[in-house]
Amino acid sequence: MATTARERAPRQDNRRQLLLDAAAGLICRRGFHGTSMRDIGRATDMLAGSIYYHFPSKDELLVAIYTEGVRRIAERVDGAVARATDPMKRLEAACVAHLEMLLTDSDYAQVVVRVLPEDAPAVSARLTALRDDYEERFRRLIAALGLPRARRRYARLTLLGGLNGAQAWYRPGGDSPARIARRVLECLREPLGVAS
Amino acid sequence: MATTARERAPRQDNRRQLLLDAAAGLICRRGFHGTSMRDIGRATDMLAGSIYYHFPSKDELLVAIYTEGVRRIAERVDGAVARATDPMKRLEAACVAHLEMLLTDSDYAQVVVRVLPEDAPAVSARLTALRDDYEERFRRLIAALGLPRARRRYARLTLLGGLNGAQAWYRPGGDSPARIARRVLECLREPLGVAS
DNA sequence: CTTAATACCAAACAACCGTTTGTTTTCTCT
DNA sequence: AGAGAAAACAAACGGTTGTTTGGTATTAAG
Repeated sequence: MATTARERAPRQDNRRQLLLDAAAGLICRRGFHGTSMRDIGRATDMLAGSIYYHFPSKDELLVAIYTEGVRRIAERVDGAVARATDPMKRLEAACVAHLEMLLTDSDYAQVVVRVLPEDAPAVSARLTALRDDYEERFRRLIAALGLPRARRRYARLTLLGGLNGAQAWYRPGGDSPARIARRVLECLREPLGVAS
Repeated sequence: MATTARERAPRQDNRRQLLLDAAAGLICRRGFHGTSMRDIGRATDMLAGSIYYHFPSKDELLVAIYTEGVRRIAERVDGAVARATDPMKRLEAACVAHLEMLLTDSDYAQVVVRVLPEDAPAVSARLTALRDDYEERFRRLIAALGLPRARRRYARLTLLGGLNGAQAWYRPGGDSPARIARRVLECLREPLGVAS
């Protein structure tokens, strides 16, 4: 039946992507509540109301950014991990990829770490699920190290806490994200309290 | 000169402290932008406008909470540290005190960690200075461990990142704050990657 | 008892919020 | 070229925001 319900192709200059980019850029710097729909409109030469053609609400826009953020950082981390076989090398590759995305390469990834799910109560459960999905990778990478079960959980939480904490103090002039990642991981590998 | 400029004693039932407590409680749970002056008013049985008798602006109210938060957590940490002499025991005491305040004992301390200085641009420099003031304690505690200079900085940042990250996942039912603190610190003491 | 500062209330302010509505332009497909 | 969907505009909606203003009990000091 060629007669029924043919889909019409969307236009070429679709601005949905531009919208997402601009929103991610603003939200990762000023926070979710610190960014208004009119701010996003101004950054894309649109009116605030026009955004609602692409997204049903501000909360759903955030979900879209979160989803894309997790997709991008996960893709990069997976690619980096696949290039190594030694469990520790794989974890290191993951840390480097994670922090490069988080500090310089992706506003989307920054949103995922900076914006707390509680900031959008109506969709907080979905945001949390997306986060968990991503962190699962680190759970597996750490499990492969062969640590005793009891230590794995805290190793993961401390590592991710240490890495993500860099978002608060990182400034472009100093150590590179890759170097920071390796140094944080080093903190968990070289025992504290031993002089030299 | 008893004639000039005698100070008048403030009234007894001063509600400034009640105001600070309520605001800290709300802001630590819903964030700075997520808490309105009317929310704070409702929690203290005042009108929003009345708050301006005690604080000149919402931003200055945040500064007051931050200041009090740093004062309280610093006091507790200093007290705990003073009871030990071994450098590592002193650091452990600091971590435990820090996390107890952050997770259960002080809404003020929670505000200091949760609310980013950028959330209130007009006073962000002062908020950052207050944070730095506090973290200086950890710089000194770690310096006393006798680590090589190059490693001290990242040891501090990783430790604080790991501890503060607990705010995102801590739930009252599980491990106690003190236990979490010791386990995070343990991650930096027992080398990763060694099986058993 | 008067005076004056304290500590609030009541009401409004202008600006901004996320969102909706009706209309118009722009593009794709036939 | 014409039809119709896609994607935008223009304008407003009701509500909330931080803040200001003017008035008013309360209370301590002279």
